[in-house]
Amino acid sequence: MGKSAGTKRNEKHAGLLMSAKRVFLEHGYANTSMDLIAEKAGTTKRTLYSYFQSKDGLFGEILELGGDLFVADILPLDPEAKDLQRALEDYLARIVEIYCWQDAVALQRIMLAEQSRFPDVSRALYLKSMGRIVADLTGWLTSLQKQGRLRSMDVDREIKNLLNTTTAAFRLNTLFGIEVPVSGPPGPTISKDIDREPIRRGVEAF
Amino acid sequence: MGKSAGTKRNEKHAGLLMSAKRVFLEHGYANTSMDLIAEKAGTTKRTLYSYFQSKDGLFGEILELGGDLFVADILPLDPEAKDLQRALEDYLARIVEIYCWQDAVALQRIMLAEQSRFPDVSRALYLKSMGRIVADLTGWLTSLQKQGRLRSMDVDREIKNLLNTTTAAFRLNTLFGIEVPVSGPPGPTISKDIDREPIRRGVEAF
DNA sequence: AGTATACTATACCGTATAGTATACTTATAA
DNA sequence: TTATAAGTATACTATACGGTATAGTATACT
Repeated sequence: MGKSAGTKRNEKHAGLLMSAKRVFLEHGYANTSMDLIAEKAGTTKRTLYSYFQSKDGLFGEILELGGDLFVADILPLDPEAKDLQRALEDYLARIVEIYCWQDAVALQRIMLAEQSRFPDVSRALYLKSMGRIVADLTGWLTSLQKQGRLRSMDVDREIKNLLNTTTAAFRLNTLFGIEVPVSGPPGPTISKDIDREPIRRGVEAF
Repeated sequence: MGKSAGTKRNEKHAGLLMSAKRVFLEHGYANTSMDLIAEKAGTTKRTLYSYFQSKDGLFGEILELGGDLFVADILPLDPEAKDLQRALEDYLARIVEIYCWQDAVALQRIMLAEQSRFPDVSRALYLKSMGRIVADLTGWLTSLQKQGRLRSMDVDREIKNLLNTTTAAFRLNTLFGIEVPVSGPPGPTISKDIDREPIRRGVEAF
């Protein structure tokens, strides 16, 4: 018994998306032709156009899907953690690591490049990941405050400052191709390659 | 008596460069045609090709020239300044302001976008501006140390940390089109629009 | 078997664009 | 004045690409 037509189509759709994503991230928008995508996907342009309305449409789907790349692999913050500094440091190191993954860097670059073509998507994706992080931290910190384990503070302001002082520099450097600490594909473990010193520093000052 | 043929040609060369730069920064590499550049420069494509070998060559010249955009407008640090914190704060605010100028943002975006086409230029330009800033600060701080006005410290390390905690977040946000504090063209004065709080914070912690 | 659906292969259309060729015009300078 | 160099206008070549059309093939359900 085969799968229903719907799932089969969805699977192929997802497969084409993944394949196209690789090509786009590698070559950029303008230097990626529909012919090339079709070839790399082992299919033909005609079939491609039966799954996607246009090049812009295909690219848009990839961008939207890209948002999950950032938020899906964030590790949770434990409100019962004993070593609070360490927990926060781990969380931030993971964020940095995710932002430094090759695909994430390529996606951010291409987003910046095609910002004029897809003005909303770029901002939306940026705010999506940032919103998730801020929500995580807000929840964690307020929970700690309720437990009486954290001094009172302007949580929102402090979170913003913490992120700016710990993660922004890493992200900027990797975008420009300087000191990419993590070059491999997404993996489940926290890499030892990231220099945690600036993160620790920011956490301590926090 | 006219100018010598050499200078005249150099002037036209520079003029064409400036004109082409505006078009590239506005439309990006792929969406800028040589016809459009020629039209905007008030000349013809044939003349354009007598000054530049190819589109890539023209674009490369613009990128290399772009490095000066960053370093030319940096304001000096006064080793005799009375209020050291204020002097440092002013210096950093100026850096941030420069990086947030429209042209600078557009240039950084296009550099990131065409990183695959010009792999060296992006890194080189990034390091050029960064090197100038680090040199400025190193000179200033060591001068202060000689005057006995500054505690001893690992200057290099502290500079890196200072820049990371004060300027990186501004640059990242402006690249993504979030909270652009300065939108006007390059001007001689420090804009009041930049939120100096994070800079002041970093300077104070320094 | 038969029918519908999806896929392949390939050709094609219109348009855009990098770069060239050619003929004509203008400015410079001996 | 006139010769040389540079610039203009415009057409042209070659190519690439987005998107479509068509004709034939494989697969799956009835």
